[in-house]
Amino acid sequence: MARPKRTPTAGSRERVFAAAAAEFAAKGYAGANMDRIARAARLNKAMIYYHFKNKAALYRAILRDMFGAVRTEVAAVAASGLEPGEKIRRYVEGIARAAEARPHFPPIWLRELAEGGEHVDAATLEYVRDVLTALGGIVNEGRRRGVFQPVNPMMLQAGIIAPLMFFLATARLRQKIERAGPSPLAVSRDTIVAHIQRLTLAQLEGRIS
Amino acid sequence: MARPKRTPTAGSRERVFAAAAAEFAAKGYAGANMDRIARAARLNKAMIYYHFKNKAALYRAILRDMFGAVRTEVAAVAASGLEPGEKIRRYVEGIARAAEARPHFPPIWLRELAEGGEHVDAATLEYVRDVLTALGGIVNEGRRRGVFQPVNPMMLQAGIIAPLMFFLATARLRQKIERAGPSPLAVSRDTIVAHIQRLTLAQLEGRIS
DNA sequence: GTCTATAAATAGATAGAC
DNA sequence: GTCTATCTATTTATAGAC
Repeated sequence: MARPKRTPTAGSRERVFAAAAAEFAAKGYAGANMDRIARAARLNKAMIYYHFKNKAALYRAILRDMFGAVRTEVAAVAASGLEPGEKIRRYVEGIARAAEARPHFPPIWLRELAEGGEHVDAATLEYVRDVLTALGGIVNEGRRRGVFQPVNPMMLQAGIIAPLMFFLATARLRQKIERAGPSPLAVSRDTIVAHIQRLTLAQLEGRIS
Repeated sequence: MARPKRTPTAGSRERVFAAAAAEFAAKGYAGANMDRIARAARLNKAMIYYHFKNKAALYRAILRDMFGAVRTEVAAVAASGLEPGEKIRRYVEGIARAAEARPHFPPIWLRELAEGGEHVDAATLEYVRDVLTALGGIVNEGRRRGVFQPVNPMMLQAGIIAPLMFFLATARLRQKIERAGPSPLAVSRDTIVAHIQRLTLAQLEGRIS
């Protein structure tokens, strides 16, 4: 990430990055194989180590790109002059957009949750906290204006990203379940985002308990 | 997992099972190491292969135990004579209980979601479908009685397990984030379960959109 | 049932030519 | 920048003794 495109390099760094993201998403950190990454990038292992110090550094670069993108989306929403309810809607939409621009995003995030952020370095952790802080700011703004109830930002965030990652990551699995027997459960991307937006606002507007 | 306890075996199979569950939870399928599993079980690798055909079979046994437990909990709820709203509450509670009885459950489930059920065999898939079918049955019962709105069971299920696994799996990570800076976000187990119960019922009772 | 020893394959990482 | 060749460590799995 961040570097002039197609100069002498002919984009080999970008190819490594993309191939690695797909590999880490499919196999997890420990299960990812440097040789497979090289082949998928139409290069060889040595080229990976030319661009990245080692496996861990390569993975960290991918994590940083993911959470950096989320932070960027969210920061734009927080800085906008929109009313709090609309900010919440765009907050959800922004996370969905950052995730959809990166097919590896939902699987990697789910795996990272599973291992308690094992590979999350300080810089990435900062991004994560910024996102949570921005959400907290929107909630506080809504409270001051009397349109939101007090809600724990962590609960809210869990209610947003958990179902979102679930849906985006399981498109394939859901098809597998459907094929195995009768359970018509296809749900479109827009339906999901709209649903999560409504669910989040219902909490903030005190329509839940 | 099904088998007479402490006969000649002195529970070595159970020790392998437990150690493997912890290892798969921490490292994922590909990252799990048979030698580490053996050491954690205070045995050697050969004993793993005495009890289980290979790594894949060992993992499958753990998956089956997990989803079998969920199915058992859920089936009891569905068969009870309780009113639909209470069934939904106990459905959520039952899944939480099955997960809490197995510390490896949330991480493994999240990872399995991440890779689209790569290691889910036909028998386990059957359990998963049974759980979803049971939920659909409760929803239909509520609709017939006029207390529930029509809701896609997959959406409902996602809204339950995704946040639940998120919270149960990230207790450690959330602490890490808190330590790194100010964001008071500790949430208790009961708060989470109650929250998810209310959220689910709010959807079914049409209080969302 | 439980162990040691080891086969056979695969992994991450680097040296050095071009 | 890109490659081949290779070192070294690790890993799944099995053979065979007790």
